[in-house]
Amino acid sequence: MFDFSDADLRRSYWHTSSHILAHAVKRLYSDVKLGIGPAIEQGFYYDFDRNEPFSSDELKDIEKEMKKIIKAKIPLERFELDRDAARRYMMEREEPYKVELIDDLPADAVISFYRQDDFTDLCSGPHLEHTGQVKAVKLTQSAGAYWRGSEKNKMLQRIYGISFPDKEQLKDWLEKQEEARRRDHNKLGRELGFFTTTEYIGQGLPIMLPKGARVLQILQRFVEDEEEKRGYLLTKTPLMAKSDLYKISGHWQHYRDGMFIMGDPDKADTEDVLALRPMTCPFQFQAYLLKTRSYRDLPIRYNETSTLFRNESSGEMHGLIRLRQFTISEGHIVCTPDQLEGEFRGSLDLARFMLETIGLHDDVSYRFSRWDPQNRDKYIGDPAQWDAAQSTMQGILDHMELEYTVADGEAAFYGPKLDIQIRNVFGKEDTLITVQIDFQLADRFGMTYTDRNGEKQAPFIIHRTSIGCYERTLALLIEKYAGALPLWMAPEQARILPISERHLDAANQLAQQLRQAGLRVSVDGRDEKIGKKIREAQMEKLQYMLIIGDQEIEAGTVAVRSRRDGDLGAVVIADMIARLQQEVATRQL
RNA sequence: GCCGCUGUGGCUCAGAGGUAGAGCAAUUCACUCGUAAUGAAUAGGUCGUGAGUUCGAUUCUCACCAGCGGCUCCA
Repeated sequence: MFDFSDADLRRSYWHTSSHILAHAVKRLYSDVKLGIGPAIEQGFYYDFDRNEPFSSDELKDIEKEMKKIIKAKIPLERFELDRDAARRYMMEREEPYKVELIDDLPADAVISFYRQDDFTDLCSGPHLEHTGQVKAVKLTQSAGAYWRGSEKNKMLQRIYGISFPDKEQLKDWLEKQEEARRRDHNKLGRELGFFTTTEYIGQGLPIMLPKGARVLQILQRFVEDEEEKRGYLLTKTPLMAKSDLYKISGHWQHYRDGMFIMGDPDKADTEDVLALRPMTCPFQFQAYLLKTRSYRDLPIRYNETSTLFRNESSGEMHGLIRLRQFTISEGHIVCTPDQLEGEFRGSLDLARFMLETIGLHDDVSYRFSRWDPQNRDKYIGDPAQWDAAQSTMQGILDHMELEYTVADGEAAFYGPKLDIQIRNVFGKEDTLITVQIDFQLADRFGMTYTDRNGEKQAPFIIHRTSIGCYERTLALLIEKYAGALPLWMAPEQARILPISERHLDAANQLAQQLRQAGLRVSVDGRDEKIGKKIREAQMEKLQYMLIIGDQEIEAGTVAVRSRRDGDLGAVVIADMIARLQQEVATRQL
């Protein structure tokens, strides 16, 4: 039996599964060319060069063929060839992509192959002993994918699959996928009325409905208040600017494809061309530049609830995760070199506090995003500056006992980042929060401060967000809580349910009382049975239902029902108000 | 932007080359109800948009728009 909790074993299990997939495809469609077929976090895939995409019927046929290969318990044999022999071997088999891979292997690489019956693949392994060890297998989808991940290359046909040592585990996995679909913010968020989209407005441009807009307001107030406590100065800067601004910042050269430009960008040198802002940094820098600054003024911490516009390409938008217009808790700290580490820690501490308060901190991971020296065009500045900034950041991180991964090529165009990553309900990772060190834009904008010797110095700048992009954060919250947001964030905190129409007046009075106490409540005054009102409130993920009928009016109480714990019995109104207020004030999760 | 799938009343979904149905929701009426769906009646759709094929298209073809899953890119 297999210990599937062992990541290495899982990897070879899925890797062998991908060989079985390729074997089956080769048997059924001998003219396809092999790409690559690795194990991934959840399962495996294999890329094939074929003119036609694989239809879902074809996937079923392939799955059947895989089962035959599994049943035959074919052993996997490893063998090695030297470079020339390996190359000839794949040339003879007419596998141009494999030849390309062999050519790109480092000079000292051991070139190994795995053979199962008439199918052989270039592969470093390791693998299972024989194909019969793969038990339950399912092909989940087919999709296009560029060869070697570059859009300049041909698009191959990728088949994704999953496999397990027994059918039960496969069934469990499929059920978990089903549960994930139910929590998917893009479905649940629409169903619950947090947001919608319409084709008249366009892709990536959601309408925040009253419930969603309320949550964003709650979060925004929370963030702005907390930042004020931490010494931030709130700005409100324009949503657009002339190209002149972006030319200084480098956006015009390095970010133009991501910007909405009004007018003809080619005329930007001779006339005013405005563009919507993709970032707030250059705008807040203008505020800094208003007057000469002393080291005594620093650090200056600007924050802004900032609407941004990025022209994402059409296939990129997704729910509230990837948008063309979004709102970010964006801020920039201008500081002296010796303040840098403290300010960096402060930014991270704020982000961590936000994540803990909304209950997402246990779900995030940290990523140190560096530049890609092979791709200089993407960045401003020279290698020496990048090395300096990255080692500065490295040094700070090393002092912090922070667990993080390193990702080369993920830096911003102006500097390295510490990204706080989170996975959505389907396991797909996105950046929720980012803290960046920028050593270039201050210079470009001529931002300086006067040091104690009266000399002009270049400050450091930290670009940071505290709670991230509000829409994206809301998406993650909806998924985390399956739509039932903790009371302090809930758009509707309690719903009052009168037993019958003659209790409506008392219900409205109670609602007034609760609103006076600062609680967000509504009354379900419809002429429906109590069971139905409860059912609907329950499905709308209301945390509290307050039921009021003859007994309660008589006694000055409400019958409380909690979404999670069911009927809690009668509670004196004043006590209930205090209890709700307490739960909100402590931001209980 | 690229590859694929999808698009029928507010929602979930049937259906078929001869201009459409079900359940829930809505509205009205009756019931005045005690912890997850009261009953009856009524109304509601140029079948995403545009063009083409056809005697005729919502059904076939193409383009576009939007949603979804990937790839590339990214908060």
